[in-house]
Amino acid sequence: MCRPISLGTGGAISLEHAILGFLERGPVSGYDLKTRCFDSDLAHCWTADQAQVYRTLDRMRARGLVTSRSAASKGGRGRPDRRLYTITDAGRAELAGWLSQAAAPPPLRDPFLLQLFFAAELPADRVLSLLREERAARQSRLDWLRRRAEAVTSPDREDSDGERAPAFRKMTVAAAVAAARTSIDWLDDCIEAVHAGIGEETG
Amino acid sequence: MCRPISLGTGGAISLEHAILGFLERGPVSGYDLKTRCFDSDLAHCWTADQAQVYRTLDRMRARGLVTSRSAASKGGRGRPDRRLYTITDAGRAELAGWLSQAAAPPPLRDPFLLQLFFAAELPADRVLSLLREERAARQSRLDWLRRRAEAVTSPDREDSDGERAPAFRKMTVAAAVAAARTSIDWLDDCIEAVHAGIGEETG
DNA sequence: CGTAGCATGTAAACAGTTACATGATTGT
DNA sequence: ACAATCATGTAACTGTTTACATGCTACG
Repeated sequence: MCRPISLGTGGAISLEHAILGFLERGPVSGYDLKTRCFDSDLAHCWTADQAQVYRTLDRMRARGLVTSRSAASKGGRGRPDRRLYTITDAGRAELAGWLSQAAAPPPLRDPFLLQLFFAAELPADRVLSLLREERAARQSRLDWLRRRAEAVTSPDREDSDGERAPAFRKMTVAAAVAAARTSIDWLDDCIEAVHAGIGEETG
Repeated sequence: MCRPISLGTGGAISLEHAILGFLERGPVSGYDLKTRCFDSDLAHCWTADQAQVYRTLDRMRARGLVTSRSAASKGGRGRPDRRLYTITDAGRAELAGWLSQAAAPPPLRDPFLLQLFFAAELPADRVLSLLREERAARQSRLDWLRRRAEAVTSPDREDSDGERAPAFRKMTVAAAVAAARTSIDWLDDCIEAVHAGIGEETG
């Protein structure tokens, strides 16, 4: 059996560490964290709500992991002030500690597998529809991931990170691409199997 | 009414539907749901806490999806009474509706990918350790999944479900096995790449 | 016999995380 | 009105801990 992963706070602490990881390269506002970092760079690894980002930043400030200061708006003058968040030494220490120790495996929770698990209640043609819809969804996700892979590979991404950071980021996209491809292949196998009569009543 | 789009942490409504799916074949107690259904049959698709099962059953009873009655313990002698939960017509309707419509894709949230995304902060040998530890964890999960696959394939699983239910359950295990294998292959690629010097300083 | 431990079965309290909606502010 | 930016409010789900009730079993 898979050992029960008992960790109280789940993987949710990851959100704080993701923020610390971005702040490590310089001060960022909450808005930019959400729109630039989470919605684009990190979208294939982790998603975060906007409200969640602000509340987490607040909590981190209270714990001394970051500091904040007001600054003029970026999109030109006149926009409301924003708060720029800066990582502290304590934040850097927290980030380093999290980075260097193995993370707990994520909980297994796949709604589509769950649905398929009980799919015997459905007629075979309905199961086929579900499988095809799921295949289309995963295909479009794969397309999106491939665009992200190109974006990561393009050379106009100077971040003063040297060669190392882009290499690791490419790896994470590669993982997502490989997983998506595998699941599409698996869906093709399922579609074929149901076609071959597995989903039919056996009398 | 039940919104068809993703809720909360990626379809937690799925838990109710999983319970309905098991209840569809006859009354079950909360304890058996947890120990027999979730901890073994469904462990590769979905996990559920024991307290969560009871809370959800209570909520479902309040909504009329299930009824409950007291019954003598299963060991026959002496064991305390348990509550047997039975699916209602409303529950069957809810299950059928959920089964027949496509599910929302789960949110992307992988703590290990997140860690690797920021791994440029670490020395290469530490990254290698992390990759190897993760590989070992996923390998043991793959071993566990293969044992589950054998258990599903063994012929002594008569459930009066005919041929269809076992076929679909095999598919779900196959998906988990394929995903685990893919991620292990990907980790091997990463380990090789870091070995080849990607993780070294380029200065 | 007593009692301590243990397994079964259920339940509630509490804290952490996420999602979605809404509001407030400021300047074009 | 609209967009950028920040903030709050609410609800849901998840997991952990603790508690309770019952009866079996083992040990002295």
